[in-house]
Amino acid sequence: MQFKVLLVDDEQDILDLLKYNLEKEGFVVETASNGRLAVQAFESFQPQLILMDVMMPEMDGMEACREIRDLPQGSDVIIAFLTARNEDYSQMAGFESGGDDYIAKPIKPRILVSKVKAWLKRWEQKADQAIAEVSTGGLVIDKEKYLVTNNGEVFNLPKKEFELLALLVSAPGRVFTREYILNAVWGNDVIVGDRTIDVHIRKLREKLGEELFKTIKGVGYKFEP
Amino acid sequence: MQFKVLLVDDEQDILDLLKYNLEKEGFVVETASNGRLAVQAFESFQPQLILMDVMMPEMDGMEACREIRDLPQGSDVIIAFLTARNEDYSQMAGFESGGDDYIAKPIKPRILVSKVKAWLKRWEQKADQAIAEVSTGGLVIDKEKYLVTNNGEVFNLPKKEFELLALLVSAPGRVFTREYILNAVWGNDVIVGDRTIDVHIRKLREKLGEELFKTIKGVGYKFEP
DNA sequence: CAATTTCGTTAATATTGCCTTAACCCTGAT
DNA sequence: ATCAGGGTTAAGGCAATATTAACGAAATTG
Repeated sequence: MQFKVLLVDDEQDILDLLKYNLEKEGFVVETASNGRLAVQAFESFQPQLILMDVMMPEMDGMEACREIRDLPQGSDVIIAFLTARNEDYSQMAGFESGGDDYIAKPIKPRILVSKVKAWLKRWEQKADQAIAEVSTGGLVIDKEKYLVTNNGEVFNLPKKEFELLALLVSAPGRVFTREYILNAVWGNDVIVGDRTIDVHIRKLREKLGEELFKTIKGVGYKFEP
Repeated sequence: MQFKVLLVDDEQDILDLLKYNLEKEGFVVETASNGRLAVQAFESFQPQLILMDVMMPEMDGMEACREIRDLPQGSDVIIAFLTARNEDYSQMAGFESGGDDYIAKPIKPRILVSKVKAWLKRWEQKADQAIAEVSTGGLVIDKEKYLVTNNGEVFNLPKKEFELLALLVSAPGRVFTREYILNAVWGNDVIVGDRTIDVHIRKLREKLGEELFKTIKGVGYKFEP
């Protein structure tokens, strides 16, 4: 798969530098010099990742981010901001405008490349990340806040329990095999016994309700509201 | 939220043109034809943004700007001037009278709309910051003076502690991973050990209260009032 | 510009609490 | 009844985090 990166900055030097380094790594790169052009370029180029300066003439990065997010295809792309270090966080950490991450200037090519790779890896696993909040029948899972709310009651689940829950809830009614769960939550290289899953299921049932998690003997588990 | 824009110009054609374009974008628009009327309209209409010609009969833009700024509700509104291009900026740049920005004539609708959006975004941020001080339950962060007030007690936090605090508080309840915190506060090229974050968290907890900063083992930290 | 204080980081050690497992129990199917 | 698959419990290991102290660097002071 070829990954497409859109660079947006008003300084041609920076565009050249970043483009050179990313193309050397095999990425497909296009550039834009302001927010308005970025929105246009996004529509035609359809990149997986946008790397954008915050401060630009014509239309700044945050505004461009918002506009792109409003487009029908704009919810999947990863948008990262270039920022001067130590900038005002409440302003720059533009979560509100839909930014995913940022990278601090001055940018070192090596670090840039490794970050871009990380971002694109994340894009590949979008299924997990895309939905920050899932809610099914009184149960709300907020991946950002790491909180689970069940009929108003708030739970602070440990990591593995949380991930297991998130997996099961991601497709209510669907049965997940033990093997699948191990791959998804623990990873294919970690070896743990079968009882481990049981124990985690037990804790979820204890905290959120016995009836929510059904066992399909010989197959696996499923979540049902 | 509905944004209100007050247009002030002595030419009816221009008012009509701008009004049409802004209303098309969903803004609520009122108009005034001179500075005196503008001040009156401001008091009753309470817009977030005033777009005003500098040269007008009866009372010019700069004078109107000054009067509005002197009103009790006049400090929050954003005031932008319409100016003829090639005008003497040092003279016109009515920043001294409290103007925030300007836009050059002739005005292209597209540019106008994007500028207005940018201004209103800025206004939102101002509002956010004001709310942030209140909503964090007794915790006030003054980014200019690097001061933090917690339930009346004033702290003078060192830079790194302050920045870490500002980051966490920028999104109460949100979990920030260690990696993210390092990027945001230290920059991606600085290499510091993980324990460094712990130590800073500890100092914040010591000074502001143990319970405000929650640890999510294996994930990161979050601030919760 | 030395003296002094404050800051940022690390090293070393302690502590926490999550994860896993082992051992044993339960249930239904053959 | 036996067995297979799953359930339950508690305890220990261990990785992640907390804590403290100490040191060099930076800022502040006289």
